[in-house]
Amino acid sequence: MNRPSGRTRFRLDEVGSPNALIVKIANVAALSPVEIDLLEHACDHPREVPAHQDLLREGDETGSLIVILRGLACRYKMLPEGTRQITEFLMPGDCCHMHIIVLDAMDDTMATLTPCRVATIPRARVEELVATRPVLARSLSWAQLVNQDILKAWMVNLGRRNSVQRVAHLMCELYVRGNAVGLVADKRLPLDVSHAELGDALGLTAVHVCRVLRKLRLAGLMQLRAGTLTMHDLPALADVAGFDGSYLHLAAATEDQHSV
Amino acid sequence: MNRPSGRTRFRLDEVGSPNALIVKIANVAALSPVEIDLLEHACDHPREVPAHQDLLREGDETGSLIVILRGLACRYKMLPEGTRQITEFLMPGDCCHMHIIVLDAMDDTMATLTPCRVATIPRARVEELVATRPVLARSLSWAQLVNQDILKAWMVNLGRRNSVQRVAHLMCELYVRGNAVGLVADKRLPLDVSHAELGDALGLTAVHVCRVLRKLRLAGLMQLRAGTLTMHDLPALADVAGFDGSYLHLAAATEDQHSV
DNA sequence: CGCGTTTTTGAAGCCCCTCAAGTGTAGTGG
DNA sequence: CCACTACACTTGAGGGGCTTCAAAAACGCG
Repeated sequence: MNRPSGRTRFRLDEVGSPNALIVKIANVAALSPVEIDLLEHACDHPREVPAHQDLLREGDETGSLIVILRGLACRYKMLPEGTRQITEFLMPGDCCHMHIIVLDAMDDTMATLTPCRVATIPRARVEELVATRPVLARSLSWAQLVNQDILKAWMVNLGRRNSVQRVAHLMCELYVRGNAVGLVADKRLPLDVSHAELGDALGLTAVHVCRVLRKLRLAGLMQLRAGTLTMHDLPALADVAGFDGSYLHLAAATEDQHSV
Repeated sequence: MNRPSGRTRFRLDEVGSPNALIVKIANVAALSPVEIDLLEHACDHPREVPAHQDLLREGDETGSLIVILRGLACRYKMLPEGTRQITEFLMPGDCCHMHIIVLDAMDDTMATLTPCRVATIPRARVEELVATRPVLARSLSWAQLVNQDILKAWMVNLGRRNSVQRVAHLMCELYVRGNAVGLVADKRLPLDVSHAELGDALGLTAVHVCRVLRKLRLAGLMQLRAGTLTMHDLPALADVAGFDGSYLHLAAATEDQHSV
């Protein structure tokens, strides 16, 4: 009811320039050609970043807005004991939130997991866009709140589900999110993430993640191998996980794409 | 560096009308008398709500902004199995976030834990305030992002800390937050919350929470009894928990108050 | 005082962790 | 092309932390 309406439903492969940020925003808001152009140019001069590289460190003074255009990134916090907790996975179109604009210091670290194409939008430019383009301001705010709902879903996962449900839930989420930005083809999602990284996101050890993945594989629900997630039976997996994707606030239109 | 500067540092008992929302915002932004007056009147006609009552349910269409003026509230999500996860504790001055304005449906349920005084600000009024008063817009945005950092701290708690550290960390957080809104006196914070509720927040059972609390009590660090938390040794407890309160983004000024 | 709820304590069990060794698999240099 | 290395994945055995089940004690409230 409240979502900026009149979505254009771009796909990554349908837009002239495949800018994931535009795809994501266009899926929920009606962007004018002018606004698309503005975003396009704001993401000019992207850079390629190798895997496992910090993009923004905890405690850094906040500055520009960082957008993932290709690849997989994350946010994490380290503990004194040396363990870490991944708090967020970032896919193409996702960006570090508006901490950048409002708060004075980063609370966690942002890093690549795979090689990434990354755009940096200077703070002044973001503030200008937000001030002059209400649709963009609202869209960024929207993205921010969706993110918050994802955090809460992860909390439920960590606090109240066992290991099998946890892994299943995360796989469902990543698959649906990937699908929404056009990354899924033939029930396969590129997902080059190690067991240790999954463990750090799920509050489990790499060893146990491995055992759980085997269980899910043997059950014929899904398979994670060689950097790709193959989703054999999404409904069944969602059932195992207790997954209800409404917290992702995706247009319904994006959900029926997964049927090949 | 980025925080709206020139804070006035109100305390609950120093302001003519003890409005926790104003206290909280005034601690981080320079409010003009006009803006204080606007907030004051926006919170007109608060209502008293009994304990354990839902204020806003998951799936509800979003509407007005709800502010806690007195008492303790929370947000939680239920799972199909009947278990629940508390994702947030709300103290005086805290409010349900801007979901209200931007998203179309609530993602979780907001409920009282103790009897509360609650103000409701109509959506139109919030939008008006945000549009005409940049300081207020920025302050709400700020509150929102601080909230997000708290969520992440909880995720770390759930994912990577054992039961003792978890309980200790939550107690540290609540104590420091309570102190920041002037709820702490003589090292004591009113905290009328059951073991079951703590368990639902920490991903533990009530039984185990009880055991952990005993440990912390016998260690002489803190005591939770009869609805009040007595903090005997905050530095030691913070050390046990690995607690670093910077994620709360409180003015440093609020932190030295606890040394009564 | 009596009742319902919460807290407390005990005993047994399971889930996930830890430690450890073995098996790929990709990249490097001979 | 094949060692060699580094790293991630896999599988097994044993242990510990938290849960579950159960019942008694304490508390709060009419």
